[in-house]
Amino acid sequence: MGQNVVIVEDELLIRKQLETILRKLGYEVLCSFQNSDEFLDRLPDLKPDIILFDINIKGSQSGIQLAQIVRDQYRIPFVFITSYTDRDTINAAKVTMPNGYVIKPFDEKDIMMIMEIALYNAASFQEESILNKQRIEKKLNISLTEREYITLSDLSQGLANSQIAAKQYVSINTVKTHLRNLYAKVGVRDRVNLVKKVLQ
Amino acid sequence: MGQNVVIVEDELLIRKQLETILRKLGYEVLCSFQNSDEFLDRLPDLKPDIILFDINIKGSQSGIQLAQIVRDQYRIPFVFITSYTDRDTINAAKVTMPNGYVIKPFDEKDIMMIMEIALYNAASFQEESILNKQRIEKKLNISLTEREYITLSDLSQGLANSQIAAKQYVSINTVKTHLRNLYAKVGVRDRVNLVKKVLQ
DNA sequence: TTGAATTTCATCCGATTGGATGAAGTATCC
DNA sequence: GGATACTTCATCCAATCGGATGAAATTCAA
Repeated sequence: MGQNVVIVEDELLIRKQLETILRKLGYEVLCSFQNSDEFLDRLPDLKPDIILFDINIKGSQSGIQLAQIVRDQYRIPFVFITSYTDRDTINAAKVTMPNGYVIKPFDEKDIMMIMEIALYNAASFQEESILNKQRIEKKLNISLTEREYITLSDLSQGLANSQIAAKQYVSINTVKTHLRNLYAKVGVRDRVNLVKKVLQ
Repeated sequence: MGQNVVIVEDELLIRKQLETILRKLGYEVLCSFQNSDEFLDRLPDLKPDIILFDINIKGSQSGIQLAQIVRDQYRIPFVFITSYTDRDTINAAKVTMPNGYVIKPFDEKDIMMIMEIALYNAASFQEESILNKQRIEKKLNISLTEREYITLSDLSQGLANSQIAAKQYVSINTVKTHLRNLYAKVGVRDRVNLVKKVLQ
């Protein structure tokens, strides 16, 4: 039942402090990283339930950029680490990241509560808008390819074809093909009826 | 700057305790209710920034139902109040309510943090509350009409003209006119540059 | 290595988009 | 009453959208 955690934080002292607290709270710290590039390399292998990372992390990506990658490509909930006094950064994080949370000074109870909330949110978020592949396949009695599933997920979030294409780094034509195949598999004529069927 | 709060809690002792803590934290407690019906009657008049309510509130609606009404019809962020030991209720709340949070035993710091998080979330969900009319007028050194402000708010949430029109119950032409006037006032050519200027 | 499944992209077309222009109806204040 | 600002709507147009069709490139199991 212990959740797997990954930490991205360049200050050694804080990193060690976090590890200690998290282990004490029953979380399993899979790995700690000192910069964003290393983290992005290893992330596909590690499959953390939640990520804590410094919003001012060093590396080729800013903390916000990193958060967007984690959110959009990996869909792993995360928590920002930042100092209490760093109000500008906190505000930037708030605006940019609806699902990221800010930890203030380290207190076991705070950390646990914030992480619980992040995990709650992620769970209910996935419940609502991130579709479960197996469940859909079973419900509609079809089999989805990986790309079709992702395209369907993006579509059911209300994204336009061009937005889906940008998000997946493919051309708009590719998206249209996946949609066409989805229409055929599900037996609908257009995107609206597809989403209707998927969402019951 | 103090946020307006409404409390729905049937136990007098807890209610008073909450009021004291919240006032101490700088929140303004607009009103306290003992049951859900009374609360629903008065809610349209009061315009709280956030609502705290007991998940086991008495009345014709259950706490979860009440939360759904608050979320879907009034779009006001809220926080659940429940006892630490009430694990089943907490779990039910988690599943049902993506934006509701659970307060355990009362500790000033906990309450403040949870409420801040709830408000953050609400803010990033309903970006309207982030887009403050006066602030924009001052920043861009222009004066906005009511309709222009609402249109700008909707636009900055990424809505299409047709969606804005549907939301405001006007024709798409009306929306276009407001946008045209906004472009002229702000001195931009199109919607993208408008939003860029507004969001810095 | 052959073949099927998957992923990718181009082209065509009717419908819709955002934006430009013009203008009518409605308040509101001198 | 008239001037002013605000809100509403219609029409035109180039650009883009979603969808239909066809077809390469890639992956992968038989």
